[in-house]
Amino acid sequence: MMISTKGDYGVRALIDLAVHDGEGPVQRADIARRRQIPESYLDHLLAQLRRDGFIRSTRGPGGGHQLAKPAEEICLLHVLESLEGSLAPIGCVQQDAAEDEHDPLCGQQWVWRELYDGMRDRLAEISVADLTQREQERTQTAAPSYSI
Amino acid sequence: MMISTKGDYGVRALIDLAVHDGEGPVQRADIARRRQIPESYLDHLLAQLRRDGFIRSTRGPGGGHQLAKPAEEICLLHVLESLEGSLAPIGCVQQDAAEDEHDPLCGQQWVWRELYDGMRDRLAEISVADLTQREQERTQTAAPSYSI
DNA sequence: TACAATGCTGACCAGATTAGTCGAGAATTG
DNA sequence: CAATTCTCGACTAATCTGGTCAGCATTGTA
Repeated sequence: MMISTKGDYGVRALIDLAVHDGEGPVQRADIARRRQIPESYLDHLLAQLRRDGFIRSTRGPGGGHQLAKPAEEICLLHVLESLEGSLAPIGCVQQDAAEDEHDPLCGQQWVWRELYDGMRDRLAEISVADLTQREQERTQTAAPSYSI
Repeated sequence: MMISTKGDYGVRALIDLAVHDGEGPVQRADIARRRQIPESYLDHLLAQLRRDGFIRSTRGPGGGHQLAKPAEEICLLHVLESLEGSLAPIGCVQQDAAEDEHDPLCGQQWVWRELYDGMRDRLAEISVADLTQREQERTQTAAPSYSI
């Protein structure tokens, strides 16, 4: 399992912020309720997302969280790397691997690297805006159409 | 990290068996030494590979382990799934997921599934024979050429 | 038949990671 | 000042990883 609840919850939270973009700060409690995320756990994820510049937060009454840049410019790759750390399928292909992990004896590196690059490429192509759009399409088709 | 030492070691062991295929049973201790795997840990991995039909083992003096089928027919996908369990990037896309994990609320399933399918397809294309061949090419070019 | 070589199995263990919870505190609004 | 909201660090229980170890089973050979 490469993507833990951290990544999953974090992505959900960003989609929530994207959906309510332009409506002012969104509160932690609302995100948590709508996206089914434990509130106090969400705290930590939002903190990480803030540190990495995906969101801005304001305190006090009426405070909350907002996207720090357009949803189109936030790609899944960066979000997941922020929350999960490296997505490398195995230690020996991490950019920041220690010398001893980056061992030349690992003759299978080419496979793992190929796999890794494929994943990264795909994840880099998908933005939070894409996810949001997809979700809205889904809920629209799920809801009954008003025009018979 | 999706592939732990289990998968890595297991793949290495199978390559070792492929290299020495046709030379009779290969002993645990030899595999462990050549591939830098703790001997008693290798035990468990070999047991799993045996259970899933990748290797045959014989006891007693002169015993050891052999591939149970041609290296061309052993693909990385099956080996890794044997040793690591599901390679699903996230719980909600596992075949054998419990109903509550397979939740329809996980609106991002399409992304994870796309990622998962891409990985599986690629891993299914690569056989232990491919890895073995690649390794032998590598060691040949690494060794100095005798003809100047 | 005895014994040495080899594999087989299950119990056990330390350390890291995951998925949280909790409480004290800081900023902001009214 | 009081209420609201975010911020941060400490703590925890459960699970996974990466092993180790002891003892048993099987088999070839003298």
